[in-house]
Amino acid sequence: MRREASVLHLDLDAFFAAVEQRDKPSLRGRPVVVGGVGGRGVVATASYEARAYGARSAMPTAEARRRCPSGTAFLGGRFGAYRRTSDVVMALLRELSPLVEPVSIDEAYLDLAAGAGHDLSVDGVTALARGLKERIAAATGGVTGSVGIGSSKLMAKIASDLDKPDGLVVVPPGSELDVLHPLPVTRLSGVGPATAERLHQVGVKTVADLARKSLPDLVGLAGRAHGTGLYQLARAEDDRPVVAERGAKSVSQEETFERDLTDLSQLNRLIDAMATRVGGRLRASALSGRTVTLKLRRYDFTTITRSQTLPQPTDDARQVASIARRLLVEAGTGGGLRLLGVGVSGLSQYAQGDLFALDVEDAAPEEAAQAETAAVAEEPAEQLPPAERRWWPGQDVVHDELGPGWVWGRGLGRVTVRFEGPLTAPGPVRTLAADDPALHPGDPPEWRTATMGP
DNA sequence: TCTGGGGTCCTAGGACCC
DNA sequence: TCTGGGGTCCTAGGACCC
Repeated sequence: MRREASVLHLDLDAFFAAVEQRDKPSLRGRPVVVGGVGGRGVVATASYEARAYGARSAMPTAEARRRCPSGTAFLGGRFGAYRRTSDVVMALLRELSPLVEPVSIDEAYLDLAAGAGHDLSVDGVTALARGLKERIAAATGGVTGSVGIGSSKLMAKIASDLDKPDGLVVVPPGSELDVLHPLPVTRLSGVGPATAERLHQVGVKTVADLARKSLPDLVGLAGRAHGTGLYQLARAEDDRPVVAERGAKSVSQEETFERDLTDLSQLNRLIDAMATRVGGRLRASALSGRTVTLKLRRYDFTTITRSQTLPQPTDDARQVASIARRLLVEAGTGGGLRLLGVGVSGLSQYAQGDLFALDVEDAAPEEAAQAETAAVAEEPAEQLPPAERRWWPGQDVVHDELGPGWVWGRGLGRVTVRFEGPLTAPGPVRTLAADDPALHPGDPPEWRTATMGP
């Protein structure tokens, strides 16, 4: 814990949904749910309008469909668009301090003490945060963020959560416990359902309750590391530094199928496709790893992993695939698999001799891999003819005559497209043949106006 | 039409080594 | 001729986060 409130936490509000509403004017002010749109999908982000109906992150999309009114937009994610917007925000943070720790695509810590010449008084950081929020909204086309500032990561994160959306909370140094103790323990990062249940069993509901527990009690309850962490957090003791670069520890790819799979040859092809993508990502980051892990989730949702560690690190898709295939045979497919995953961990910088292999073998297999996994993951063919499979809700498209737009829905051999963009008024809807040769997948639209410069 | 995908960290037991 | 004891690596699983 520092003497000044110099740790800032930024959390972009309902980020995926906010980007969708920016790029799709007809969705502004309306409920939007982004996530898996298939039968086994879950919600990644619900807009605040959708939350009013009870849609929540991690909820099965089917449940969100039951809760939300017709007219709610259910969209698959456009991660390229989110990444571009996130990059703009992270760049704004780096203007304030070189010490920026991205936690995820929509969240970051910032160490203001590492920046040049900031006034770290409460008034000073409040003004700084106001300016930051304005610049974020302007640069992203209206995406808002909630900012918390405090004397530690713990307090900054707690603070950003106190006034969402579009909030700004500074916890003055010295008042940490006043803020922390009344909160439910579940607000502490690291207290999930299992820990919360165990804490409730011993009468701990608030952080103040937690602070009354002894260290041995908490270690007995939550294990050595976690128990010690809880003991300290309850006292606002937190010296975790803001760390700019954290190297990846593992690279993995997994997929839940629309229907459980049992066919070994089909599963082997999926393993090959996933290994190709994992290998490609390793090589793109100049990484290789020694441990290959196969992950399975069975029809009854039981999840197991099987792994093997090699004497030398690898980034070779064929080697990863052959190990994963063998692990699959050993584990068995009994009863059917709903998920398969392939991962590589134990990473080290620098792969052996692959700079040459990269160009020659990669581009094509990567696309083949995507096509392979997509085809299997899709809805049953009888529900979705091949021409419709090209399109998914939310997708950016462009029509030779009608211009850019996005996919609202598909079915019965047709695709419904709304022709609008971030800088237009809400646009018209057209229903087209799913195999219309004038309709093509498009790029994420540009939200910045030309006058704003590069 | 129950339960995504990409990660991180921790624990615990057995093998192995000195 | 029941008994060491750390330390490290590997494997598997679980909790948690966004």
